[in-house]
Formats: sequence, C-alpha cells, structure tokens
Amino acid sequence: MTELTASTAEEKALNFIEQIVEEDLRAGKHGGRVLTRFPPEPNGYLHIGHAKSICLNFGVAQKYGGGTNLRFDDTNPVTEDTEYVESIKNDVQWLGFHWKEERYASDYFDKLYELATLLVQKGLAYVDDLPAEQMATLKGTPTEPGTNSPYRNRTVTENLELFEGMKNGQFAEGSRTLRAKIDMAAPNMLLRDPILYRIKFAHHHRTGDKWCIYPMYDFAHGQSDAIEQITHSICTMEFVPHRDLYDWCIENLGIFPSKQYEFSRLNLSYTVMSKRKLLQLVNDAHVKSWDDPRMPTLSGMRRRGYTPQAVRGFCERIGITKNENLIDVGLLEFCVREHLNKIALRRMVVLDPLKVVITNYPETQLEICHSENNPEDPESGTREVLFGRELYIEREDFMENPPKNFFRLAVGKMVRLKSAYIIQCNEVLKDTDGNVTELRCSYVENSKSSQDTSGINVKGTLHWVAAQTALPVEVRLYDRLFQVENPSAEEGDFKDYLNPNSLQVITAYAEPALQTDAADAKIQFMRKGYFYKDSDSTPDKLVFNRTVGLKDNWAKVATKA
RNA sequence: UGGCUGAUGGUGUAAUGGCAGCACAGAAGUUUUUGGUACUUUUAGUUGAGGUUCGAGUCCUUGUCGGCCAACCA
Repeated sequence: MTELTASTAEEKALNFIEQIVEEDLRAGKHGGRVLTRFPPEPNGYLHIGHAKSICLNFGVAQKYGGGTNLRFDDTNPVTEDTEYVESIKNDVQWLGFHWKEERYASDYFDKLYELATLLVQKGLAYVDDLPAEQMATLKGTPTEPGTNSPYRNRTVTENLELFEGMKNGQFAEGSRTLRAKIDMAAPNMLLRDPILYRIKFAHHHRTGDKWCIYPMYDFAHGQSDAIEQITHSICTMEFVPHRDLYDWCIENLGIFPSKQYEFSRLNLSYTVMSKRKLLQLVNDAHVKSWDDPRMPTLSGMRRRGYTPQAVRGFCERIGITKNENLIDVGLLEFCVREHLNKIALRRMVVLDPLKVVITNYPETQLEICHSENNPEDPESGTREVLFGRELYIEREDFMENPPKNFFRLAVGKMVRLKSAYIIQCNEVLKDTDGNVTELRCSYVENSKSSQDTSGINVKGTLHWVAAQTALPVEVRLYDRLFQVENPSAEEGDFKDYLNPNSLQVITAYAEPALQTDAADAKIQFMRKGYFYKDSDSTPDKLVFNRTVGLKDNWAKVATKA
C-alpha cells in the first residue's frame, strides 16, 4: 500500500523547476546541494499568490533534501515595517513550513557597500548627479537608445570619494545615485546604467539610522543569494528582464553563481493579488483589515476557516509553468471543501428560521437524540441534541406549491428531521400579509432515528433546532469580493467592480453544542456549509464566518426549473 | 516600432518525435438519515499557414494573439 502511494507520487509529472533541479543534481552541481529562499518584502501581508511561491520554494528544497532560507528583502525603509515581518513569519509557519535560516537583506548592507566599492574600482559603476526626471529622459525608450550621463566618465578616485560622501550623508536625498556602467543603448532597459544605490534619510526597521544610502533590488537580491549560496533563486516572471543584471553582477563581482529561474505568478478569479491594491482596499475601508475574511491574504483565509492543508493542496493542483493564468476560485473552494469534509464537526444551525410546532408532541418535553459528529470520521463519536414540541427549520425547506422533485416540506408531505423523527406538515399559518409564520406538523412516534420501526421512507432530511434550546449566534456570510472575474483587466478603477454584497450579517439559531466546541474547531453547519468561529466572538455572542458553502445541487435544479 | 516571454477542452496542467492524459467546472446515473460525501459514466482541446519526418502538440519557417519592461519600488 505504501509502495503503491509512493510509486503514484513518483509518477506525478515534475514541473519545469524540479526538472532543472534534477538535471543539476545529475550533473553534480554544487555537490548535490539544494538551497532556495523565500524573499518577501516586509511591506504588506502574504497572500495566496505568495503561498504558491512558498510551496514551490520550500517544496522543491524539501523534495531534494535541501533547505530554504526566509529572507526579508528589506532594502526600502520607507515602506517596510516589523509589523509585516511578524505576520509573514506567522503565515509561513501556519502553512506548515520551516525555514533553515532567517535572514535580512539588511544583514548584508556592509558587504553590499563593499561590493559596490569594488564595482567602482573596476570602473563599472559611477556616481551620477542627474536628477530623477533628467535621468528618465536620458534613459531613452524601448525603441530608442538612451544617452550617456555627463557624469559617466568620472575617475575611479572621484567616484570612490563621492560614493563615500553619499554614505556619510554629505549629499541631499535624491541629489546623487550610484549607477552601474553598462550600456545606455541596451535593448533591455534594465541594462541602461541601472541605479545601484540611492540616498534616503529614512529610519530602517532593523539598521535604524546607520545608513542613509540603500541598495536597489538589483544590487541586493542577487548578492544576497550569492552570500547565502542559494543554488536556485526562484521568482516570478516580472523578473525575467532582471536576470541579465543579476548575472552581470555575479560575473563582475566574482561571487557565488546563484541562478535565477522564473515561473508565472498566480492570478485568482474574482479578486486582486497586488499588495498595492490590497492595501488600498484596507485603507479605503472596503474591507475591515488585512485579515478580513474576504481578503485573499493568508491571514484572511485563516480567519475565514481555510486550512493550511487546503491551501497547500490548491498550490499542488495549479502547477508551475510560465503561462499567464487566471485560476478559477472554484478550484480553491473545492480544495477547502475537500479537506473540511474530512475534519469538520457536524452541527445543526438554522440560518433563516421558520417555526414548526409538533402538535402531537408533549408541551414541555425535551428528548435526547444522538447525532454523529462526522460521518466521514467514525472516531469522532456522537453528541446529544434535544428535540421538543417547538422547533425551527430553514425557511427555504418549506414550499407552499412545490415542484414534483422538491423533497422537502410542504403541506401533506413528510420529511425526516436529522437524527430525530419523521414529521408531516398538516397546516400553514400566515400573517395578514400572507407570509408564512408557522408550520403545524405531527411526528411519527415510532420513527426515531436508529430505532425506526415505522417502515416509512422519506426522500428529504432537514436540519433543525429546538426553539427552547436554540442559541442565537451572529453569522457572517461572505461572497466574492468582486463582481467580475478579473478586476485588474477591466476598464477604469478596479474598485468600481467591488461586490457591494460581499458581506451579509445575520442572526442564526444554533444547537447548544456550538457553545462548547473548541475555538478553532472547523464546523459544518449541516446542509449549509463550513463555518469557523471568528475572533470577534465573546462569551455572550458567538460570531461565525462562513468559510465556504456546501455544493448545492438542488439550487442548480431549482434555478433551471 | 525594440527586447524578453508565452500559447494544449470553459479553467488549470501533463506529453520530452510514437495511442493527447489528469484535475476542477459541466452533463447523466448509483448510493445516502446532509439534494453533502463516495462511486460510475460522459461532453469538450493541441493559435493560423507552410515545411521536415514512416510518424509532429513536440522540430524548422512564417504569421496571429496575450503578458512583462522606459520607480531613486520589489
């Protein structure tokens, strides 16, 4: 059995990154060592797109007996903060991965400065006094070559002095930069004398006020990889043009030859995935916070009740390629249901109550029924639920004029109340507006679950709660954040396409067990969906987030009719 | 108009010159005290045109279409 699973696992096709790693291993590269890194910038929260990268980086290393460093790419002190560092570490751990070492690009600022000096000495970098606007003009366009800066031919000595002056805070912010001397006519715009260092009198979350010059991404990332001796530096496709620079630095600095490989980032339907846009949603209060359950952030998904297993399973299924993609959010939801179905406790909660009176049941009697906690897991045992004369059922489980294939309640029809009795509806009570206010039913005395001798077969089974014991709870029903599949691809502002009904708050009536269930229990409200207790809950008022609804075939049938 | 990069069912992903497969979604059915789960069956695909080859999704030529690149962001 184990052998079978092992061989099936081996049969799963390798993605192109794994193929590269296997080739390198076969060739004996780096002595068979594999070391990757996950390099977030601590300027926002991690989202499901990062999860794809995390699973790839940690997954590949794990698979080939290597390790993964967690490295914060903290070279821009203006936008970065320790708050983000903590959330990122928390999210990576939540996903179930363990980094080999925790590093920061800022750990290497001294070394980076030294390397920059080396470049200057080799005549491959110079200090430029051009203001930003003029530099942009001289840069040219993709179709027209740029023009050399008038400062391009300063002597090594002068450059060395000026660069040191930059470091010592002798020049104003923005007044000077250190640039690589490559080729202002290069077809790749990034090779047109890219900026290596800029002056910023900003407080850094780790180095404080030690530095007033900070390296750019291109002069920090590859070098950090080299310092850590990363063997495979995996990033997303936007960085493909940077690879030329990455390799240029390694070659001219003579440092460890890490290699960069690119895969395409994840796009998910009905949401946005850029930190800039997510930050806007938070700042403009379209959502409550970074961990709002509607957000595609890992913290949002965690709060919503998604599990790490589900997220990892999703990342496994979507694969790794260089193709532009837009993954159906339905696939994510499938993965969530798949896991939750196996582990969630079943509970009965009525979201939209309709009162039912069992007219032939004693007034004050409450009767114990037993119901399984999870039919998928025999180990999970059973719990007690109380049956009584007055109950609530779901309003949508009753119809006055039902179609022939409606298996639920209607006048004259019978249904099973889950884990309790079969009942028959005898009468409908309405208010003056004609709204149904109450159902009068009778129960079949010898039809109790597990001791049913009635011989009656019913098509439908409903969830219910006894009115007397019903616990009111707040339930937050979430819908997709946006109304269109790909908000970023639409005309105008992406925020114009927000779904105004992405959150609906209701009061539901729950069986009492919910009160004592563990705070982090994953729960299925039977026939409705998976729910998870929100951190806003208090002892007086429980709050539940709908993680995802159950697949609902009846809804499909009903809308078709 | 330059450079880079990509194109396989509705979506995502396999195939490494040799039977186009898998998953999600869709459809039909079986089971079911959740119209859930499970199980069975099924619809649907190689970007166009040429070429090489016994044989092309794969190699070559040439179109078409998508994405990325002109922050002192990463």
